[in-house]
Amino acid sequence: MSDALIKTALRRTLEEMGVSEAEIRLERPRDPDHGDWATNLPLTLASQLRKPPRDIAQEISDRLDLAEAGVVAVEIAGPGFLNFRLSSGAVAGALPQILSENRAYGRSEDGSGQLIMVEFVSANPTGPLHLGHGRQAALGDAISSLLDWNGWTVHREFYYNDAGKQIQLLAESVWVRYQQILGQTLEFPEGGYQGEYVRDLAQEMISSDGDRFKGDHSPEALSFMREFAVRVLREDQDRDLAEFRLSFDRYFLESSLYSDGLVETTIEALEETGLVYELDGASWLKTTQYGDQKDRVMVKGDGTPTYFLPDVAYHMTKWERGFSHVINVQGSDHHSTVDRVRAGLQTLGLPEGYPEYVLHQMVTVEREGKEVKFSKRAGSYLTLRELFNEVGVDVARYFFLMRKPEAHLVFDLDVALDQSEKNPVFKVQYAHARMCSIFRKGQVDWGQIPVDDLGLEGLSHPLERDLIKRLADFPETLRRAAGARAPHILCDFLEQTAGAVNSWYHAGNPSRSPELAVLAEDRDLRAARLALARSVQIVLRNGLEILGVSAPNRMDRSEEEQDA
RNA sequence: GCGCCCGUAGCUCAGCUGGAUAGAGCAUCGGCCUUCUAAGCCGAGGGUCGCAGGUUCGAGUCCUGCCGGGCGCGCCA
Repeated sequence: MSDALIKTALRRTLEEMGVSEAEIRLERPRDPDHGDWATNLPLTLASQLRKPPRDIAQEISDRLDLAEAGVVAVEIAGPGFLNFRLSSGAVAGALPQILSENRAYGRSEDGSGQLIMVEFVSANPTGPLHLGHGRQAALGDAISSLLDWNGWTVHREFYYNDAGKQIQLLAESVWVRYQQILGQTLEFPEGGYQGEYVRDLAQEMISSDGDRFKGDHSPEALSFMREFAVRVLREDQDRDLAEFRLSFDRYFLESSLYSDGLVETTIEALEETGLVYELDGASWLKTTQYGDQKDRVMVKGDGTPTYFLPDVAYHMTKWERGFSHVINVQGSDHHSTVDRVRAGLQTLGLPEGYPEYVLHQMVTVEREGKEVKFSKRAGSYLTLRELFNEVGVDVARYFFLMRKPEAHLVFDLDVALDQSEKNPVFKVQYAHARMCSIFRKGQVDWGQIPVDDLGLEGLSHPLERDLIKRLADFPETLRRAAGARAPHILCDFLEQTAGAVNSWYHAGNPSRSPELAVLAEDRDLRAARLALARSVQIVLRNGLEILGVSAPNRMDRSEEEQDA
């Protein structure tokens, strides 16, 4: 590609000039007047060479041989930028690669097959999934896909906190509802689960199993209720996740850490380090040793472990299972666990900064400018299912991804339900469907577009050059998005590209500007434009696939209305 | 009080690991239907980048201090 050729030529020139150490970066200038590629290299060399940047730029440009790269002009601009202008053929030279790589276009081998785990959602089985889980689900899945596209071997994992106090509280809550349904007057436990689903669970038990636990507060009764509730709630969550198009390679049960003795061995291992001490009847780990703000209790006065201990044990299993790269996607309300878990792991000899965290901010939903909070099913919060039942999975997923994780997300239902290009999801999908419609109208099979000899130099219109350059930037965009663990970078790219597609498409409307008709009468031009349309289709489809959003071949309003 | 995150156009947000005249969508205003989907396209207005210092050829971006908002600071998870 032309950018690689320009870089090579620059490197050669620098060698001639006796510059050995320099990082050469090419950028896409915002302003098309600044060419197709630009570099600030002369500016960065100014102090090293002790010459004015513009003089360096002049020297580089005098020596540079760019015939091969398809560069038709090199300009010195501003304080010392070098701007490169490409021929139409060199710009359009990106298309054959897109066409031939097709479904693989955008993939890289940067990860060289290394193992990486992404842990996300990890909800307690104590109720329906909420919007925070939804954001995490969309984020974790998209980050996983981005890593996969960049050559990593990705493992998606879900950690079930099915042990501990919250689960006990759930059992108590179900127990109370159970007795209430059977006519007893009882106080609800403090901090218990108040949602409608708890009553449903109790009712379900009575319907299927009778009233044999009436008035029975024995450990057996509670244990039965706990298991029943967890099983049903997990099934509910699994159903929601499946409909949200999510699948995990493994569901890791917190309870298994106890039954497999890993909590025990972790305690022993920590004690061996000499950083454990007793205070007020509890046993503490000196996590301040490794940068935590305060030491943490690992075993409570009553002899049971805090959440901290199984968490450390769990992350040890990640390491021992061969995941030297781990990303945990969590709500930022859990950020206080980051330092302590890392400190615990460092105590056991794991590297500093393990694991990596992506912490996302809260989600709020608005309708007509006002926050929507209530939920029939969960009471205090809106569930993920309620959201995607209303707006659809595509829209829900995309909206969860289009802001950077660390920014608060306002989910605007009015925009989400809009079926016009005001809705960014729709805009991108529509651009894809339009490309498909070109082939339908032109009666051309898009699977039969040739890869070579396309007469691509005919694609010389500014809108076409702009569009092709965007398509060519797709692999780099995926690299950036994966590296930053930031799917919103891809969302931005797709929206920008969709905008460029629409401009091109409408400029191609014969009634406006006949010389630009997409289905040009000139045979060569027609073939070139079809190749461009096909390339757009490939890029948008691959991009949407990474985000877990469908790329429909047509957007038919009447059909959608029938569906609804 | 301490820690993490966020303050950019009327609104929601980008800003590519310091670069050229700070961008996009929505909203507002003005053009465009003899339709390969007007579910759209083109154009315009709109900014002390929270405030104040500092670092340097250059700061929305890095450092310090304030101001405002969110989240956390349990022998809860």
